[in-house]
Amino acid sequence: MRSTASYRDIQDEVLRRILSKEWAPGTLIPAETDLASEFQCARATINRALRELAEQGHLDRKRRAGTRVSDNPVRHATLDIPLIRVEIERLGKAHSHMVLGCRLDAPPVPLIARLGLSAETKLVHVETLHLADREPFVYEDRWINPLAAPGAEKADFSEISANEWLVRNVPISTGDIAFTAEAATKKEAEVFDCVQGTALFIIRRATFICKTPVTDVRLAHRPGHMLKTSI
Amino acid sequence: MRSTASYRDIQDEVLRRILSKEWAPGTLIPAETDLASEFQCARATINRALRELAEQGHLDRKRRAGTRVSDNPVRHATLDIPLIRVEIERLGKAHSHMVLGCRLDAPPVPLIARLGLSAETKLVHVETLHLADREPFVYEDRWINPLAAPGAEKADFSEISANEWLVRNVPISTGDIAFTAEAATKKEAEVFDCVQGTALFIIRRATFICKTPVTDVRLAHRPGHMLKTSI
DNA sequence: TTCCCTATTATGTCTGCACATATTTGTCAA
DNA sequence: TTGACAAATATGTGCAGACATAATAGGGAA
Repeated sequence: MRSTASYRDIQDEVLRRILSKEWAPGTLIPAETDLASEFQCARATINRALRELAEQGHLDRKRRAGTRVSDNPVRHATLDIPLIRVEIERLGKAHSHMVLGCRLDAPPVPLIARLGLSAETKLVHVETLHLADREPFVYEDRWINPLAAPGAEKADFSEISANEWLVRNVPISTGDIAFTAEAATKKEAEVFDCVQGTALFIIRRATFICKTPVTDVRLAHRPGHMLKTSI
Repeated sequence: MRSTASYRDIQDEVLRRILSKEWAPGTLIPAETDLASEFQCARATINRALRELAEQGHLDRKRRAGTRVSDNPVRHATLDIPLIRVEIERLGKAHSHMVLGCRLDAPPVPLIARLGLSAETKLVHVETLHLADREPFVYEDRWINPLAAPGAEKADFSEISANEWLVRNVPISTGDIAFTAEAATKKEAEVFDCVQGTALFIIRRATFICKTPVTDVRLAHRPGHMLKTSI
């Protein structure tokens, strides 16, 4: 039995007041010291509770100006971006993969622009099909910069997929991710055994070490695939 | 000039050791008390640094067992889910919307199942087209449970969009989000002035208060739309 | 050997205090 | 009226110490 409130209790109570509009959007809420005396706890406890609620987007905090209830409660969804192998295994299926192509090549112009490469740089172009229980799951079209990922030219991506090789061998600092829908190309239609033009869920990711481009990948998922999360 | 290290400095240094493989994946790292004496700071400071790195997925922490470097560095991407109006305004465009349909109706069977409704419950069915600078942007197909969102039957969604009305009037506790690609239906093809079957980026969201379903929405984005974030 | 209990230990949380820092607000001078 | 400067103030961060809690490791009993 606790006599004092924990930071979680305080979060719950503050959230209740926000949701019940007792503290309306835009309202200035009491200062940490006041809440500390209300809840009979240390200011540090209040601070942790409010700090986390601010990270979650429920509150806006500014020094000296105080803490306000968010006007536009921006919802944050956090997505796990696991290895493709792990993603498939989580579905309870067996993962395998096959390399459909792997060679050093000049990247297409849009990619040069997106990664900020010089025109002559050649990249390793790997195309991999990931299978879940022998069914095509994701078609991975990847370009790797051998200058940022030494060993990529000689790596055997049929043993370990390019996806996994990179995670294990290259520390990644930043990256951009984009989600979209695109029509299946001729190649993708063959791979997934669907008609050309079928709507496919696409994830495109570019990753960098500092500002040096490491890899750019386009993941075309099998028709009907859904990426799920909860808030 | 600081004589002692701040929790951010410690995070940077720990992250450096992880990325440089000085502390390899799976390795047990020194205990908080040891790190505190190494960095000449209080244990609370180390605790905060490591706790946040664990939240970001770089470390796995367990009481008594200690702190390990994550084996599978699961990347977490956080997506902002703003109001559609705010999303459009962020693009520097003017938002407007038009209600294409709004009436009390029996939901389709898959929806009944997904929300866990009884068979007779009728929901408010609102279809809204959101425009960015007068161009169709998102087609919103929404079902609202009037029992959980009182006032939804009488609300005028042409003044304030259903999306915004719900955020302002109903506190939401939990929800599921799914991203996928689907072929444009006949109606969507008309709205977006594209051929039927065009690949559209779809967001589907179901939200609940405790376990009571509040609303289910399907957002069909204009052809070519990308949802972007960074890690 | 196997099972159960207990001691140990690393992390989790809280307290009370102190000082740092960003902003606002008020005051005074030009 | 306007601008610059100083005081006030709410949050941000840090410290040392304490107790709570979960999980492991070790030892003893069946």
